[in-house]
Amino acid sequence: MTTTENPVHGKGGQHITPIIEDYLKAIYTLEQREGQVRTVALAEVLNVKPPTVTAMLKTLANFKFIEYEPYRSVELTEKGRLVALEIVRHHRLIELYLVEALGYSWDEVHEEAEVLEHFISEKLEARIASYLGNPTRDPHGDPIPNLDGTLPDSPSVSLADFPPSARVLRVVRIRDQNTERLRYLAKIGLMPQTQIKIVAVEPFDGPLTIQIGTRKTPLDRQLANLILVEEIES
Amino acid sequence: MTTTENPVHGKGGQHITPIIEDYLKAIYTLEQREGQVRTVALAEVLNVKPPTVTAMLKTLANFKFIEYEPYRSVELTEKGRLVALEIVRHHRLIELYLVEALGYSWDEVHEEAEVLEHFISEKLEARIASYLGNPTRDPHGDPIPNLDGTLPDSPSVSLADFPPSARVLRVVRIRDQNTERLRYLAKIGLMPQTQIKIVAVEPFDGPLTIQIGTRKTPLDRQLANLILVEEIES
DNA sequence: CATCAAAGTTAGATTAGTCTAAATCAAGAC
DNA sequence: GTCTTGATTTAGACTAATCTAACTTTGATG
Repeated sequence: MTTTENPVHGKGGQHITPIIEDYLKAIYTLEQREGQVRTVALAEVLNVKPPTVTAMLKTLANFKFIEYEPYRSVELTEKGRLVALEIVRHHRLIELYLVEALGYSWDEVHEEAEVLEHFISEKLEARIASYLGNPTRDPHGDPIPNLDGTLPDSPSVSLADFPPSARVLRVVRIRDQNTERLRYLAKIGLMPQTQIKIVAVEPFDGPLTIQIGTRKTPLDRQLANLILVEEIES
Repeated sequence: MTTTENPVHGKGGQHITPIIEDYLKAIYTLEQREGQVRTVALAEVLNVKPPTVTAMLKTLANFKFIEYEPYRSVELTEKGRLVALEIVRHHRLIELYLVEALGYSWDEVHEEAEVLEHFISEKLEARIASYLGNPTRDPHGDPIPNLDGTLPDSPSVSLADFPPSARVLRVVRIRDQNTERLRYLAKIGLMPQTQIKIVAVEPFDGPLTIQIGTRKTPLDRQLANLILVEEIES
């Protein structure tokens, strides 16, 4: 065996595993949510210990999926971002498909998609997207990345940031994957596309009161933060 | 670290991996097809070297999935058979689902199912089965194992074993996963449920001539061997 | 600007699954 | 009955992903 490097893959990385995909997705998500990617944060998200993350960061850097300066920073390269977005696309397409074609409720889809996202072929991805009419949103209102790695634009004003007014708001997205909370929201009728009004806002970051249809409901401020809305054009 | 064994899993086996599932499925298939399971045969089917098989056989024996006598024999236990059949069930349900719900053709489904069979949840399996009306056959006519590990009965007379006669035969199953040959069979219109007659049989294991609808086609004897038929009751 | 706690990395070990090379066994041929 | 050949197993090494324990770096605090 000579020491000649494989010209295609370069040293280190042989092929992309589901675990590598998980790391890239987690890095992508943290970049979006926190603006930075820290080792402990990654370790928590991925349910591993920090040294495991460090080891994998080196692998990812060898693949040229990230730029990595030890003790300093982690940043996805274009190449890494594309892989992450492909997995996110799979995830969200699968979630929507399970709801539309197989009668899943929106609180059931996350776990299933979390696994299958790594294993559907390009062909199955295409058939699912086509069956769904090339959608841009999953059941939680999360944008589905396009094939080329671009994202459909996505309003991002939190319900918690609106002052009460007579204006009607449309729920566009719910940034939560927790089964219990999603079930609760479905029960009170608060889902993407639902139209609501803000009736009152308690001071000192207290709960909101919102109106869904004709019914008024109090809504925890933390939860309101995860609900993205837009004003309805008239 | 004490040497106390885990009372649940026993020594050796921690949890069932997709690779373990592949070995069990391969052992099951060889038991059916050849009556015995040989190390080299397993190695060929699974695309690994014989020593790798030997190593895994020990693991499977620790799990109590097989009875294993070195140099002698390999046999699935009831426990191992149930796991194998569950994976076969997944495989065949997925194949049928891809055809029925997503417009796959029967020569495209095998590869996709080969991967996904390891990753669908019980819930998804149930939804798919229910969507399909709890079917007993996949697109190739292969029987879909029941949840309890029993198999729907399945006629097993090969087309090659019938003498020519005026009798009408129904194709029930095609024991082949090869894309090219399946495409060919679909092109000449020979699929499960197709009704045919045997017009002639060349001697010395020569080709058959069969009639599909009004058209007569020659059919290679090897291929005829893989096609299972039953006589139509009148 | 020296200190120190938290964050991050290094070192070294473990497990699952794989390999090659070498040894051993089984079963038919003589 | 012995031999030989092909099948099988053993021995030992490798890779990916993980861990714990120990060390290093960073950056905020006084």
